Order: sequence, then C-alpha cells, then structure tokens
Amino acid sequence: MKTVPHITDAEWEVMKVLWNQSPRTANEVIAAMQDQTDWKPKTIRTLLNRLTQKQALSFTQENRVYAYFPLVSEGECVKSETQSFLKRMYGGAFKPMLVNFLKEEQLSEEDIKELKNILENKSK
Amino acid sequence: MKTVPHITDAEWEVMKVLWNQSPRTANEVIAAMQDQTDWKPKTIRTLLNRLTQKQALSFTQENRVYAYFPLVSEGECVKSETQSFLKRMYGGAFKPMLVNFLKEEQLSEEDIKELKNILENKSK
DNA sequence: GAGTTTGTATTACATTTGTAATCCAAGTGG
DNA sequence: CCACTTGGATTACAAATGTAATACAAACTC
Repeated sequence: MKTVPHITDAEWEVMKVLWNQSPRTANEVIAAMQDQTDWKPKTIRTLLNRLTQKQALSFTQENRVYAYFPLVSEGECVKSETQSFLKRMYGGAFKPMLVNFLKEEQLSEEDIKELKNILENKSK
Repeated sequence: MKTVPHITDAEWEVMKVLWNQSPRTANEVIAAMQDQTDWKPKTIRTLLNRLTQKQALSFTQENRVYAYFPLVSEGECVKSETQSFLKRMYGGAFKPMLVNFLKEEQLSEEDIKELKNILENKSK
C-alpha cells in the first residue's frame, strides 16, 4: 500500500483547504485560511513548501504563480494517521477502540440507528 | 474536566508499562521494555524523568531507588488523545469517524455482533 | 576509607515542528 | 529604464521530541 507522508497538525489545516478545493494558488489558500487561523501569510507559504517537499502537494506554474493541488487524498491520509494512532492507543486493534468509545460517547438515537445499519450491511 | 499532560509517542510506551503494573522501579521498567524496544537504559530514564516533570508519573523513594507510578489513568489519556486526534481528522465529530471506519475495516461476525450489542444497550 | 559500582540529575545534540522574516528575481507603473 | 511591488526561495530561531552521554553522590567491596 502506498505510504503517505506524515502530515503535521499545522500542515493538516492547509491540506484540508486544498482537499476542499484545488488547485489553488498560495494566495487563495492564504485567503481561505484567514478565518480559521491567524497565521501570517509567510507561515502558510512555509507550510505549502514543506508539504510540497514531502510530496503531499504539487503545483502547476502559471506565469510566476503556483497553483497547488494534493498528491494524496484525504481518505488515504486519514486512514494512515488513524492507523498509527490506533497503534499507539490500542496496540493497533480497531475493535477495542470501538468498544471503548461506543461505550463512552453520547450518540443520538439516530446515530445509533445509522451505525447499526452499517453493521447490518457488513454482516451480510 | 481534568487536563492530562500531553504524552509523546516514546513516552507512551513507558506509560503503558506502568499502567500495566505499578509501582515499578526504573530498572524494572527498563527490564520490562527490553523486548519491545531497543532503547538504551539512559533513554528510558530520560523518559521517566520527563513524565515525572509533566506530572504524568510520580514516585516513592525507597533508599536510593525510585518506584514510579502513574498519576493519570490510561483511560483519561486515551480519551484526551482521541479527542485531539478526532479534532484533527474529523473536526472533532466522533460519529463521522465511526461511519468511515466501520465501513472500511474488516470485522468478524463476532465483532459485529458485539458492537451491535453495545449499541443495543446504549439505545435503551 | 579509597576505589568501584549503581542510581539519579544534569547536560547534549540532531531532527521536527511552529512560526515567521529576509533575500532575490520578475513584472509593473511611471 | 528605474523604483516599487509581489511571489517564491532561503534562512531563522525557539520549543518539543528522540535518543542518549556525562557528572555526581550514595552504597558496597576490599
């Protein structure tokens, strides 16, 4: 399976913007992030650079301006991060975590119904 | 709610040993970790120190030897780490993650049954 | 009681991460 | 053509993290 680069917390925010829509220029990304964070533009450019270096992003060049786009999908990254998270927390086993959290978290009737449905379909 | 200190990957391994059984002296921890890791004893001592500083551990002193024990429970830590993980991955929502992973992961018939049971009990 | 061992405390040092600022080159306005 | 702007490239720097080594003090061995 393809290995995705490790994406840090700060970088993750940038990725989310580009997963949401791409390609986008650096300035567009910066603009899109003005609400969520108070990072300076230079900071965001640094993150774009690092993500490009670790091949999570690439870009096309139009005149002097780069338009960035993801090289890895959100699903891949979420999966990969979850895997290492689970490994740390629960020794890699998915079910114990589910058991633990199903017990602890509050879920609405609807949520429970939806989850049961999913399980239903899996078991077929 | 009580805030637990942030425990890093390496530190987490040490905590697991002490959650598993405590109190334990530094040497006992080191011995217990010989299989899982190839960290030098000094490294493990550093981790014990850092964990003590951040008040994840404390110790009692018997002659010149410290016996360490956790100040925070595994459950607390798992919960807290999971919260920040979910925040990063899914904007903090628990259910979307469940949905996503229930769909993706393989679970045995038994697992599914168990999970459905848990859901059953919650919905009552 | 002086040297050696052994536990703890202190210090070290590279890498990663967060958070930018500075430098430089291409384009733009007069 | 030359100063100014603007986008990207390079450099900066502190805190956190991984991974130890060195220093020091108590205890144990002759």
